Amino acid sequence: MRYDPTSIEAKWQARWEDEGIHHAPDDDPRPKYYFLTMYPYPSGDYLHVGHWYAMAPSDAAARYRRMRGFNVTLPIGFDAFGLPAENAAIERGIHPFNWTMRNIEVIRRQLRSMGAMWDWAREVVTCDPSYYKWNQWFFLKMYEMGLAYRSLAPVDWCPKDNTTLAREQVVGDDRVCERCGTPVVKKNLSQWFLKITDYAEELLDFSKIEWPERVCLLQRNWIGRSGGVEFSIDVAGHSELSFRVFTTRPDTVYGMSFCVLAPEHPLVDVITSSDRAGEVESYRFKAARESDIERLSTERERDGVFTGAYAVNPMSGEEVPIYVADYVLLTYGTGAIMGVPAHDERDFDFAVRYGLPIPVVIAPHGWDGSPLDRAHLGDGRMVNSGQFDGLPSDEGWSGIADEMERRGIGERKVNYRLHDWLISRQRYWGTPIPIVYCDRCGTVPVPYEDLPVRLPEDAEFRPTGESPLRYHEGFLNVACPSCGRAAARETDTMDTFVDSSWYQYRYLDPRLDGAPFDPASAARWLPVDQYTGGIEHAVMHLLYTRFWTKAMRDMGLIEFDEPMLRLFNQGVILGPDGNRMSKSKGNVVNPDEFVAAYGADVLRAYLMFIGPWDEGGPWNSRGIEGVARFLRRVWAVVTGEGGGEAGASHATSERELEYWIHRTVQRVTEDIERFQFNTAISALMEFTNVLQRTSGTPLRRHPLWEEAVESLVLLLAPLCPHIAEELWVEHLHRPYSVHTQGWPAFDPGKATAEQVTLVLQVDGRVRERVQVPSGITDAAAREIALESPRVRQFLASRTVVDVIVIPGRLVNVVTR
RNA sequence: GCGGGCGUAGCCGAACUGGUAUAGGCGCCAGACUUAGGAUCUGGUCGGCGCAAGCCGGUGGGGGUUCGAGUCCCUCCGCCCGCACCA
Repeated sequence: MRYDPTSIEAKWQARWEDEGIHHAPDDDPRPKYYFLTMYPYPSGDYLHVGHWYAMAPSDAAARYRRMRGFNVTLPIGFDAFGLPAENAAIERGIHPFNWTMRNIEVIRRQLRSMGAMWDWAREVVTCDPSYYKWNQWFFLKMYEMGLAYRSLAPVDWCPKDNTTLAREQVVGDDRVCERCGTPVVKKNLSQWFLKITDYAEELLDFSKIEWPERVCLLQRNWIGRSGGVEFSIDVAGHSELSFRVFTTRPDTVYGMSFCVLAPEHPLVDVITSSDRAGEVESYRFKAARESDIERLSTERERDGVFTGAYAVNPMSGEEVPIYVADYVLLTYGTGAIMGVPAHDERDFDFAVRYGLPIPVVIAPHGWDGSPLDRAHLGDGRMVNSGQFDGLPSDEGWSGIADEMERRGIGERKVNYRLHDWLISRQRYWGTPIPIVYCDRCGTVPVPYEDLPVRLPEDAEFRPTGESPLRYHEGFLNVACPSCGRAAARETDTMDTFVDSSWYQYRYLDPRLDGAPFDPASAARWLPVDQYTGGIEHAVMHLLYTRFWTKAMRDMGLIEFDEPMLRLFNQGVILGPDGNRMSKSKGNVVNPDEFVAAYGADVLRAYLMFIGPWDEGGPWNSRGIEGVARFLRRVWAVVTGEGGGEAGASHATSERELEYWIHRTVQRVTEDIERFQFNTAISALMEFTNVLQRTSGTPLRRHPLWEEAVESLVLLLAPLCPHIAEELWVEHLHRPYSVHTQGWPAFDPGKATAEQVTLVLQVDGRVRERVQVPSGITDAAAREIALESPRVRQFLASRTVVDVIVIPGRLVNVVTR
């Protein structure tokens, strides 16, 4: 009987599902293991091989854990809200719910065809009211805690479609609307924010999680902590006017030769002198437009305009001009800076351009007092700094900070690049924000008992892309929960990253009605032991879910601080042309055709075999044939059909067969532990080749042979679950199921070959290789080397000065 | 510009802490078997010289440390990915 993947895969998938062997019960006595892989976003109507590339090895790792004796859950669900569904509705007149559920149906079938151990009982679909109700619940909790607030903020706005755009709807380097190609502008709107900045400091602490250093670094940079001093600067001639600046270099304050306000800074209107008003106004207009067109060039000239006003240096009393320039951002620090050209490159360029003085206050090492030709960022001693002269700059730093604090003009402060999380989307297909606006009571949260605030089903999708919620009378008009009078609902919905911030909690019991999750089962299952997914989520999703967990902890719902203990980022599978797969490029590879041609096991193994999991690479369908051959060979070896000829690499003794068994168990175990599936499969290929070549020898009838094929099937089980089950049950006649068996153990002693190759070198060059017993002593190895005729030949007229012995591997005889 | 990663055969890749470079697979070449096969099996496959044993060279280029470097250090080249005026 030949290996026929199609029939055996369907058969076992049906049986596994009937018997529910992939559901991990809460009350199982084994230690728990929560394996989470990022849930798919059904933005298209099927999964491509890139999804399989992420999921199949995750499944293999989860199955391996289960064979190691853990009660493993591998849940799955759908990140079902988001723009593509809404666009489909606008373009094709299909309701987003129907469009999404239709895609999910197709994807569910694909996920089943993978033969993964999905714990379907835990499935979550985020666009279901039973899910998004809890987004609203969390929002209200955060509102009560002061973590959710409303504020005026600029959003991207398409002037042609007359609507706001989400970040992902703004495309291209020139920032145009993805629908109509019109350049996007900023517009100020009242928006809801979550106060992630409250957790900025804690989010910088990665000590409780084992995440890739790269991800931690990305998050660290994204949070962008910088410590400095914020202080007040008075406007000369206006005793009542002052502004605040932030600096990380208070030690350079005596070197200030100008100040800069951001173009949007509110003080600009107040201080600009009448003769400068025209120029300042046109600069601000230009800046407003330019800041919205992405600033492409790094070589961009740093320009600005003088306001006509002067600032007083609080330390030296000196008066310096105040400029407006767009290299200062309103959104960072205080929106105003002190300009210290001698010690800041940007300020240096600006000063050179406008002929401003460049006073040196930190003397570079070996400085001769002449003007600097570029900003000096070093740590010399302070000069021209009044009482601080002569101090090393780090002492000057704290000295000046102390002095400012003592005089009450400034204080030490930490700034973050991280902004609060803007969750408002002017969209239909998302979670409605549970807020009501009442003329009399103001902003009123929807009472918990009225949740969920449901999306109306009879929404009318306009070709302009405006949210149907804004025009839906039935949704919009509501009685104020507080006073009962006519009031209006918030029509914004939540960012879909809200959904994915806590989905791993909802997986515990997606049907639970009274709470987002049961604290007892959370205590049992969480945090997630292993998370897998793409690096593209390093600073959005992975930061938000950490924030959410910390907020939940502060709500008293859980007692841990981090959502996922370990993280692995797999690489990206590109199209055959080397580009990212996309429908518009026509390079999307559908796994279904390969499942039909070769079976899921072959596709799974091939995806794991092509290279290191974290590297990805272009899809290439040529090599899949080799993996198909491998599984056919496994089939032949285990079923006893088609024995090979005795060749060069076959086990010739019991001891050798035993060695191959233990060595392979060791290699596969260690490789799967490290997610090195490609080498695990290589090891299984080698083992299979050895067994095939041994099958024509008398060892075929030795009891060890049974152990060998049994080990092969067990080691293969996590990677290729169907063929392993078929061989285990139908050909080895072992009890169902191979997937509930224990993982084979190896004996390190037996995993060592009886004979090893000892390399003999003279002066680092290989001269001879000899077979020696593996436990050979260093003294014996040394003796073998020195007595080897080949070695002696090369030692002829030389003096041996040293002999280096690497136990059981190498002897290097050093001469000269 | 700053930060991070990578560069090994015709191709994908292996080589844990410096110790046989190129395992495994694809492709290619030769052979066996076969009525046929989406086949299967065996052998070969880094380059140069040599009938051969073997010698020499070789992990993007150059230099260094070391008995010994794909691996460590310096430098240059090339590719990829983040951040991009964050005061």
